[in-house]
Amino acid sequence: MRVIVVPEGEGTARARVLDEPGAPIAIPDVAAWMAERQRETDVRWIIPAADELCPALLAAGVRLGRCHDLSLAEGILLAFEERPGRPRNLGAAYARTRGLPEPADPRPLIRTEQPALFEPDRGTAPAADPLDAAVAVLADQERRIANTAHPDRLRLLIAAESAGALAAAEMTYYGLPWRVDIHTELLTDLLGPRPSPGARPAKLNDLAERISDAFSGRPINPDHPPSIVRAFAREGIEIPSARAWVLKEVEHPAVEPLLAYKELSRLYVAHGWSWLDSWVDNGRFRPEYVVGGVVSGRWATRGGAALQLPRTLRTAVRADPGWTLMVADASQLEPRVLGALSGDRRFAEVSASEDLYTSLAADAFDGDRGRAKIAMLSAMYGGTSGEAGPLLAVLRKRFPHAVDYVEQAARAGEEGRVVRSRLGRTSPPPSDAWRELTSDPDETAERRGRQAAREWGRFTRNFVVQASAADWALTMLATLRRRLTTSAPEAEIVFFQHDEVIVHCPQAAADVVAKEISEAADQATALVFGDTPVRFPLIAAAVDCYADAK
DNA sequence: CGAACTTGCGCC
DNA sequence: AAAGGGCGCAAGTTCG
Repeated sequence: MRVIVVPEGEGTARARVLDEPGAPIAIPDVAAWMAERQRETDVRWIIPAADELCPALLAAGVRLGRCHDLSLAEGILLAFEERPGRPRNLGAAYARTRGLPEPADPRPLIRTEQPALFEPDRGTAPAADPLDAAVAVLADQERRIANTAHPDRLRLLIAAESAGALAAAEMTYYGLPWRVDIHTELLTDLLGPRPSPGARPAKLNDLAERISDAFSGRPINPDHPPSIVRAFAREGIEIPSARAWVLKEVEHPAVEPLLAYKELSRLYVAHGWSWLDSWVDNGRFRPEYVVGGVVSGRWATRGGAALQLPRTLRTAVRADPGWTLMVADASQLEPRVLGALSGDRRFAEVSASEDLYTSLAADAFDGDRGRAKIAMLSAMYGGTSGEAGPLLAVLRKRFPHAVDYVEQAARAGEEGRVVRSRLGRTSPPPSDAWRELTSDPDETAERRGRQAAREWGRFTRNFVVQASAADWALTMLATLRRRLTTSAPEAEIVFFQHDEVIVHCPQAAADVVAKEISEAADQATALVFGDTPVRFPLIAAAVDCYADAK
């Protein structure tokens, strides 16, 4: 049964059961009503935006089973149709780094707090009634999906994206178990006691002093890269920047304390005491996930840098007493995705192995795993430097279909065309500024134009792999979430990072959860790629501490 | 004075 | 050993 619900504020809403005539239902208490309704029957909820509705439902103890998120669906469809209104992240970042004008703001889709719901670009008059408008938007989306070459794939993508939004809200609600005492102890060990506001930790002060001493006692601000470059220049050492990997190549007494300073300062600034104050409460880290926040379908986060947790801090992530953390990581997801996308049979054979790079090396690189990996990454990222060229040639000779797949995607980007993931997630078209740049016949501009074309080609080359990997991971997450609600209802999905998921569950449920994780991976593979011979191992480790996984 | 930009580094 | 793709965040500096 499909039920469309439009919240109206203060916990009230109006709803309509689709395919059933009758007046709209006035709901005084959304959470109670939805909970009761889905206890009675398997409902697919049609809602304007899960991220706005779910927090209140969760606070009332209600988890939705399935939904169609109209806003997320609209974002996917607009991108598919090459119309404006998508998330703007990549386009904006690309433009910023190249001094190009940024794309226009995303248009409002369906915002319940706005009285006038409307469909951008559609020419239809805004419906006076939000519930009628939502019904019309849904019908319109279904029509647009049906008109595509693979409606089943887009339906799966939208279902997975919507389920992802439910899971994301739940992850924020549950939080990732976080031991403040362990984190604090780590900080004190590495940085010294917490400094008073405005002051720098003792260990950082010591290092700053050692850096200055190494430059003849002249004070250096280690947080200011240009002054570091100048200080080395005074010693007769020319470096292009003060980046860590550049410094590693330099022989000078200041290098060791500088590298140590960078590392510790990063910890202090990004994940120090103030991070703990802001983001951890009651032993839980609660980041806000932004589903659909990355054009490739990966998630982003708002605040807390949840997807960039340094490995050293994983030691602070501990299961509650009597509970366990099931940590599952899809190993080498992206090369496997390329294998499945391209249908390269020989590559599929290589993917049968648990360590894909080792078997790839055995097959084509004289057992040299390192070179096999570089070749693979160069194919997926468009690497050009150093060994990449010859290694890619080896890969191409042995796996022509796999390499051809990414090279066609690169060509599409260079020519300004969009590319799509397996399920239909679509890359943004290049900006008008890009088109101008790449079509400028002027001699001097031509070089820049070619460079811009190559850069966009690298983006689309990577997009087909990264976005299809996100298709798989999201489908796996959605599948896992559904499975756990029946087989291990106490289990909580508490973390999801591109190709990795963490479930926090009672120890007694660990075996069931492990089995569901592995089956969710198989099911996702079948849903997304059909009967591909490529294997996608997703193995869960039951640990007490996140740092002990892998 | 704040906004915008640059630099650098954490994760996948 | 570094470099190719995608992000978020914070510090320092410059711009308006």
